[in-house]
Amino acid sequence: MTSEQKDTLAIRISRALADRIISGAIEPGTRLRQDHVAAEFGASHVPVREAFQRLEAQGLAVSEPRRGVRVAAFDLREVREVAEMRAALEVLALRHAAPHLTRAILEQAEEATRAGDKSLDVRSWEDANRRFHTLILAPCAMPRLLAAIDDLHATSARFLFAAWRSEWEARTDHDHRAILSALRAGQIDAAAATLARHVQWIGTKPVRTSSGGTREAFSIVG
Amino acid sequence: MTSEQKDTLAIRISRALADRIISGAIEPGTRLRQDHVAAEFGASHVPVREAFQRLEAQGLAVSEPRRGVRVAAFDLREVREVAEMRAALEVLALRHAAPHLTRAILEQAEEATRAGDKSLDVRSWEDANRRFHTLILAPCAMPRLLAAIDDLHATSARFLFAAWRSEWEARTDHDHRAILSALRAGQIDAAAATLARHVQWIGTKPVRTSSGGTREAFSIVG
DNA sequence: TGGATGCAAATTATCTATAATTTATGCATC
DNA sequence: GATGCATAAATTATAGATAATTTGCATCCA
Repeated sequence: MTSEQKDTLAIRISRALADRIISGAIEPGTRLRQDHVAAEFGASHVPVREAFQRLEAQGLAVSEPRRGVRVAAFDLREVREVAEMRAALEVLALRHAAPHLTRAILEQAEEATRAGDKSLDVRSWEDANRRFHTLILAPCAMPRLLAAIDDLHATSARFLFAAWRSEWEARTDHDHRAILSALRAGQIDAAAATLARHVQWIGTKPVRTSSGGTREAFSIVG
Repeated sequence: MTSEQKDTLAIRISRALADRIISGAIEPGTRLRQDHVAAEFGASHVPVREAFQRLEAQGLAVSEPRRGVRVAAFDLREVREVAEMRAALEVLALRHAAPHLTRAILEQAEEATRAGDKSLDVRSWEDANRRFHTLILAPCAMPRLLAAIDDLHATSARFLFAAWRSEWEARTDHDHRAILSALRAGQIDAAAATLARHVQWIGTKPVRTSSGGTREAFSIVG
């Protein structure tokens, strides 16, 4: 029982690599050499190549024909691009999900928000954050839309982990709560507007640390 | 000089298959058997598998592990989903492209519209239509956004070709012209609103043929 | 007789191993 | 110091082996 034997090797390898890329364990620009990866996973290079294709489709890797594949670099411009795409698509998803949101789902989303506020590290905050967004959007029942949002979320998460390497200060997520209360009150437009602003903030505002200095990092609360 | 020797075999195969799927030459649900495709292209099955991965990422094929890959089926619900995603993303692209639109670009877009109006078959209409959208959106210079729109456009085109198999009647594209004149007048909001409505129409309205009967097809003017 | 169950064969996908191009690198030479 | 050839490394493609799934057929039970 390695890990979900039903999945194909390529899928498992791509998941493992995606996790490393997102968490920042592999630096942007690093070459992914198929032989090395193949050796590490005890496989041959064919499933590795297929894993690379998947990563490229997710925007986590870029490949130049005959010159190999590298971990995708991402600058602030791309982060902003992804943030705007997320805002547009998440608003669309929310509008379709809203009619199907139950009191139980909103309660779970509130619980996810509380979990995020109590998080002591970036990783668990990101888990809770993702859970929140997934909970309120999934009921739209638009699989392609949700898959697209998921890929964009991965890139946002890369930026998040890169900016907050080790330090992390707990915070209270006012946006999430505002979205939830708007939804409870049936104010879809208000909820959508807050969600859009919330997500678009990513990568826009320089942020101050408790020590008072301005970090070269940016506000990330998506 | 076969066809761009610089591209990899997998890429060429995936392009050829994508074209067939979009044009409807291969029916939805058809199994894509790697050995057959490999034999046809005179290649082995490994590049074929990589081509399949690409098609899956574009949403043109679906694969079940260990059970092969089939041409993706698409129902009206997915067409509507794609239309709404396109509307959201194209509006975003247009807002960023607008400041960079030159008189020359708008003239080219007008030319593309004229070409569409004069088209005698679906295929050339779709070519012109795609050219129009690409022209006014590309200046946004957001590569990831443009790539996403392109994939969505492919699914729209599938639906277009499926609905209008052989028959095609010339039409005048009023929406395209309205968008252009709004852009010329600097009315970005109006242009964006028209674009959104224009794209969202896909798959919503039953349409009457000149013979008077109601087709079971739908309005497609995206 | 109709239908379900189980076994065997064939088909198909997946993976490994090997060969052939292509790109990068280092050294010698001009 | 620059150019060109030779060598090395890595990617791309092929062929063969393995494993899983489907299909056809026979058998057994109702």
